[in-house]
Amino acid sequence: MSTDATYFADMEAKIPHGKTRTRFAPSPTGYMHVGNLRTALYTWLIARNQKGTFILRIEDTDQGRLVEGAVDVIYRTMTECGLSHDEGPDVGGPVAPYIQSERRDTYGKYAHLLVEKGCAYYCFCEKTESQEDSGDFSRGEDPCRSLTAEEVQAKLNAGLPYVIRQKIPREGSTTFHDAIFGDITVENSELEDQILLKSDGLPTYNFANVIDDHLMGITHVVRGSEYLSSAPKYDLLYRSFGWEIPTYVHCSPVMRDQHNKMSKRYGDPSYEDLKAQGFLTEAILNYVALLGWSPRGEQAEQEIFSLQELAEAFDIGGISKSPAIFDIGKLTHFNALYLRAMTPEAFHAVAEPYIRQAVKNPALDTKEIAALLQARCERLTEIPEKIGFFETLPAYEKDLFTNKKSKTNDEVSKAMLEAAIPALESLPGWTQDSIHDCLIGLAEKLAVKNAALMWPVRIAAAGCAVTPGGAVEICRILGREETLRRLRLGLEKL
RNA sequence: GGCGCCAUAGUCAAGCGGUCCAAGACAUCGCCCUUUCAAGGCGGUAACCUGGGUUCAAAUCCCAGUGGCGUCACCA
Repeated sequence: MSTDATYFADMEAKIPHGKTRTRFAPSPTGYMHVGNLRTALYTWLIARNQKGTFILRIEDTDQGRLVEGAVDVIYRTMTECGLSHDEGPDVGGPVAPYIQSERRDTYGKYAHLLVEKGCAYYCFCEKTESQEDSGDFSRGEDPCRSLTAEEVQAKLNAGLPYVIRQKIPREGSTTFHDAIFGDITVENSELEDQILLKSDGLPTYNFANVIDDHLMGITHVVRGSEYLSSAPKYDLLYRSFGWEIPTYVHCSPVMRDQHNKMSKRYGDPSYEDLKAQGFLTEAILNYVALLGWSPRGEQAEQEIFSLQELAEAFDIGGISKSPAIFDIGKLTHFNALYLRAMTPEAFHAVAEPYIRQAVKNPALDTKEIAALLQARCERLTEIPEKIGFFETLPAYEKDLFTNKKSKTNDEVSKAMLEAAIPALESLPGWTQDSIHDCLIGLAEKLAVKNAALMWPVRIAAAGCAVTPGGAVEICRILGREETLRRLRLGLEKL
């Protein structure tokens, strides 16, 4: 026992004190869903806001659920999002290791310490169905709860498998405090003697979390509200050890609709899915931050926040209690805003691969196409379909030439194209201004509205009703030769 | 079902007893501008779950009902 006493003393001695310390503690199941991302973000934000330390811890105590490569997904997502951690499996730190499967001995020692303190007990029962159904089994009715030390020793000597259960007081109630929900009181009789150490010697999440959060000096425990009903048991555990209780921050879930949480099962997008759908990381983070949190005071109206601005503005008091439904439409709007706010160079850089998906002809300048796209694109993935016409003229019906607002029909369009073709043929230069002046001048000469001329030209040049940019831009980018070829083809239809 | 939590427009939400016949944003609808669609500008429709209290005064506090969510694993 004396060696254990020094062990515990050593562990306690390592715990950093004073600064805010938060941790994101995912289990490696291979999927960073939006709710997870938001929890990670809020956790990071609390640490950064208070100039504290952000820790990444991997919770892999369930041997059956490990997913190959899942940890990499977590690292990659965190890095891409700029949610840098100060301590973690890959960077180490004063309270290493940061992977729970590597801390196995620690949990065992603390579980046995709790047994010594009389706050936990060995349980040799094999759960039967009737016991499960009765519900009494683990609520103070477990026969193993009252085994004598001798009986326990005998069973241990016999090599019987066991778990260690928390011994919940039978009487009274437990009140814990949550930063979002306030004080919550639960009757102890409602709490079960939960398993702390499984028969494989590994801790349950509920136990490992408390041990690690304490040993790592975590000041703010941020997690999903599904843990709210377990929180009183955590409090009891902290008290049994005589440890200081951290600030709980239980966040309500991100929902796919009124009834269901976002989940992989229903095909709801993960962070990586959203990226693949053409959303920018910054827009995703900004939107997700506001899904369940809103700024206070003079920033109450602000919606666009950089990660840095979020870190400065974030406060726990602004986190909302009720679940929030994920609205891809609003995310799309945020994405459009971010896309437009980029410099033309930056936009071109992200858009180019999408442009090249549809436009392979090297004569077509991706910079010019990107410039047209920037103000009329909400998601990068919609780019190819918007600009396919630059590469090949789509097959189109001649009724596209009819537009009531522009006052065009077949006859008018025919006349317009007949006039435009020679004018463009003889145009000295081929620039935005020269084409513009040429066509506007022509409309004036023909005494028609600009639209009456522009509409047929654009339709013939693009072959589709909706285009990024107007007739002039399209002609310019296509080049004179291709433009004229297309206008003649259009004329043939009429 | 027990226990716990939550409840402002279709959605995200401000509101912490009077300044609320309730802000802002997305979506939606209409108008303007325009070389089409879009973008941009302007404007409209749309909410305090219900019922009781407390109070001079309630979206805001209390209680009940209803609804929703969570939880009741050797999963996290």
